Amino acid sequence: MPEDSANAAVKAAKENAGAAAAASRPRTPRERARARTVADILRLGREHLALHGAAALSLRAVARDLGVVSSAVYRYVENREELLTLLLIDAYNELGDEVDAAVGAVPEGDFGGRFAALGRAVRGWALREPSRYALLFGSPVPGYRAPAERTTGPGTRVIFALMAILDGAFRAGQLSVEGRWSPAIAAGLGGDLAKIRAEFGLAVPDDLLARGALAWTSLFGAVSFEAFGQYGEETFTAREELFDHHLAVLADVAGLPAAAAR
Amino acid sequence: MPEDSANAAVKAAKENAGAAAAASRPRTPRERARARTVADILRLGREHLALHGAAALSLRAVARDLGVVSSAVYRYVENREELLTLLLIDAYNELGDEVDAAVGAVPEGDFGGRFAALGRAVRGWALREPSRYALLFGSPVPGYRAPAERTTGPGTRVIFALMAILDGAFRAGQLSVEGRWSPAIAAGLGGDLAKIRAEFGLAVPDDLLARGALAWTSLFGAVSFEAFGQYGEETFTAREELFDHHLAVLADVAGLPAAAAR
DNA sequence: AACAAATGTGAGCACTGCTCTTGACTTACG
DNA sequence: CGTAAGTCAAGAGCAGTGCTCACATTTGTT
Repeated sequence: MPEDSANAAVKAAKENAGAAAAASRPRTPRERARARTVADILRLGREHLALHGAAALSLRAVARDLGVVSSAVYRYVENREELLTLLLIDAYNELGDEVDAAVGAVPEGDFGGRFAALGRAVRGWALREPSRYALLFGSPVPGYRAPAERTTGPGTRVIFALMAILDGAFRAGQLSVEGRWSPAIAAGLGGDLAKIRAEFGLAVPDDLLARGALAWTSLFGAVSFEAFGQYGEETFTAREELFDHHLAVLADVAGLPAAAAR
Repeated sequence: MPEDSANAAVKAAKENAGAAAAASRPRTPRERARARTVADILRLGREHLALHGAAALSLRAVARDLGVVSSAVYRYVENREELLTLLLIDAYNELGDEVDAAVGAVPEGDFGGRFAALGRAVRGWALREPSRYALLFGSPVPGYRAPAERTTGPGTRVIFALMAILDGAFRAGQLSVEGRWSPAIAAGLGGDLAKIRAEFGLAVPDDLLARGALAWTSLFGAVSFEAFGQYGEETFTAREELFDHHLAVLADVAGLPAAAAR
């Protein structure tokens, strides 16, 4: 039954990818070769993704580049969806790494600076990798549904980082919209916010939490507009300045103090 | 030479579609039949688009539904791109119509209310037509480049409506962020804003114009998050309340007075 | 009626994802 | 050491895609 063995192999590979660092290094030369091939497929897939976009990602093309017949890659990757999922996780993690690094490079107490660093990291990665950004935050790929159990982890790293900044600022007494007008929080929304606060052990009150959510979606709105070419060709030429302005206003909206410096 | 005639026909159809209302109604029964067929193709295309997404839009499937052999539709539509363009314009106009209607239903002087109506109209349409919204504001369809000369017109209706609201409010002395902190406008950005102000005959000063741009991208950021399923399944259940909250904060960010009522 | 324009047909090319059989090879165990 | 299990690449094949082309048919006009 070549089916079963093949499936088993694919599953093993999946678990390896999932456990990643934690898993033991492949022992037998066979497993080593297999791991190398899977890594090659991922690398080529990343290239194709970056060049032609997610919807145009073709297993056959990857196979050609790998110098192998198309059906052979099915030994390593269950199907096109599986490859997309692997690339999705890969991209989420790369973005997460860059955001974490950027945030970590700013002093812990400079919450405004950390927020700006997060925003700029997201934008920088998005503009450098528009196709992969599109896979994460653009229109859903038709016929593809990301498996939540594998993608929510890496997929929530940015919002986690943002929440950490806001919560840290609040606990340090540096997050406030005191004296400013704010809309009332409706009952249902209040419930959602309470659940979020409990789940992640946050101290931030409703109003500021809702504003944080706005800053979050607004950040990605601004980045998406730029990455997806919604600004047209000529409307805005000083896009970095525009983004920095937006970022500063958003920090203020969220209740953060201005960044220490740039 | 069936080529030439076919191309000529397609071109004629294009011009008809372009001139739309201005063009005279098709006179000969042949032209009537042709117009009907093109309209049918568009209707079926709209359905397929809504059901399966832009990247999965198939001319062959449309031909099947039309009860005709696949190559026949090329008599009416140059190629898949052309159909996508037609659907793009169609969607832009439907969204524009709904936004205009929603905004027009609010008293002219209630600028906050008009802004809220615009936002809710965009969200409503996006949630009702996620695939078509994705075509307009999601990741670019791979290998497809919208022809600017045909799409910028309908594609800018929403931002035009928004600018009209903000400019009207400013001229009425109801747009201000007086007394609030605002980031400085960098030189390049100032140039862009000046160009925009001149081109559209706006009175809104730099700071407020930049804030308007932020409100614009933020609005679509919030809508996209919801339409593209970025919130996950459970994080936010009271999404309309969340959106209304965001909209209220955004209006405040833009310098608008609170809406008169709902 | 004759002609030409417009329209529909079906075959065909090159591509896609994916399945399945076949043959070869590597590894591990008795 | 030899055999059996496990692994893997190849290639044919199916169903689908966009698109072109030669041909046939319908339609409107002269």
